[in-house]
Amino acid sequence: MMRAMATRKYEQRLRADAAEETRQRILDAVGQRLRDAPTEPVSLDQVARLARVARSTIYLVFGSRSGLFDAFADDLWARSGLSNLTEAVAHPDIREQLRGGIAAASAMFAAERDIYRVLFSMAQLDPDSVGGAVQKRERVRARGMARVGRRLAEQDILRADLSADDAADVLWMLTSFESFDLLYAARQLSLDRTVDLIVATAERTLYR
Amino acid sequence: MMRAMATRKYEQRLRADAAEETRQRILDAVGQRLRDAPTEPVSLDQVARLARVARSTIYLVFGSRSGLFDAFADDLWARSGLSNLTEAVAHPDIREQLRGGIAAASAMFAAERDIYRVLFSMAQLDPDSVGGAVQKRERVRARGMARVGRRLAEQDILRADLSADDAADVLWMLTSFESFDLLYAARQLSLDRTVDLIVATAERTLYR
DNA sequence: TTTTCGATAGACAGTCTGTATTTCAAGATA
DNA sequence: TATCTTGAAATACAGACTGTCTATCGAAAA
Repeated sequence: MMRAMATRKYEQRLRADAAEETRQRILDAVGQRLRDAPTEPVSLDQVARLARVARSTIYLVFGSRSGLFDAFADDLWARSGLSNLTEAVAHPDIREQLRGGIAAASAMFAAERDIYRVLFSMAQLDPDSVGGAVQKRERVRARGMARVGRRLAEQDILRADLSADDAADVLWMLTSFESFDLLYAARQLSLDRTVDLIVATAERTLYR
Repeated sequence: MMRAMATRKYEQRLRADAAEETRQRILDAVGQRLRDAPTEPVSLDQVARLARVARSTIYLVFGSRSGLFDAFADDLWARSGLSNLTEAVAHPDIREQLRGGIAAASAMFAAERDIYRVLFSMAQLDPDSVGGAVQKRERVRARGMARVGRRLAEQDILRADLSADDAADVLWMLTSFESFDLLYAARQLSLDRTVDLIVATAERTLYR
């Protein structure tokens, strides 16, 4: 019974707002669930109950489980101080840029350590399970480290026996969440101490 | 109908051998499965089929899923060059010990990178899921790094502004599987290059 | 009043895990 | 040879979770 009906235009201000709020409530529920028991697998049923939403709504809004985690990771990054990081990286002095970048990233990780831990581990185990959000961020980081390496070489800060690529490799390792976590969580160092050690390691290894 | 029956003694040579072989076949199946598709979750059903064994047999032999992975991790470590590592660490010169240890561990990781990746990620996500084998190994590593840090301090190799504990922290970070993997897998460096970079980073950061 | 659409509710097939329980078959013993 | 022992198979079952789909509600927009 197809009928050619002139479809009305819909502005849907209030409804779109409500939808956005639902979406955010689900993302918050994921965070809450992850914070409560980082070590236990997250079931969409739990998330739905926490967000006071039907499980089917999650599929409706995010399409899939991985879509949900993808959106969650993006949201987390945006909220937890991505701006601090980009600000730090804007510093004119490349040495300060490196120091500040490591400090900003570490503070960001520290604020939600358990959650980042889960996200990165999930991404390692199965990249698709977080939908690519982690890889996307890591690609940005890779470009950033290449840039820093180049700058250090250009400005003759780098040791003579190191190329810009070498520097990028070392920085890639040292500025990872993993390096942060090995000191901050596994070794229980304070945030400041963690940052100091990573920065010191980078500078002594790379600077002439 | 309890009957006090004199229980016979059983030598069971052949049968015990067969059991040991079954056990090993299951462990091999885990490895094979992991190598085939490191990114997909491992179901005991798949493992059982690969080992040509009933799924219930896995529970019979290993008690639980985590018991299986625990045994697998132990077995893997024992096979994949743990001896090389302990040999390297026996060198009289502490500097050679560090170099050799990093080289041996890296070679070990490289030989079965995908499997170690899964094991470490699983352990991060939920320590119980691998039954403690990873933690056990990591505790050994922690003691090792503390020892190296102490030696370096005693022999006055360490920079003046670093304590033995500081050195242990840095070494903990640099000798981790994660550091290895960030260079070897993520950055696609060769094994030699990976070892060189890690060793160089350690020496430049720690040595006076 | 009538559309439209975000969200609910429920059902369903499929995959996994753990835990029994029963039975088989072959090695060990007398 | 007859009998005991035990590793392993076979099977069943409850419970958790995923992804998909369909029917329906209810409130905002026209």
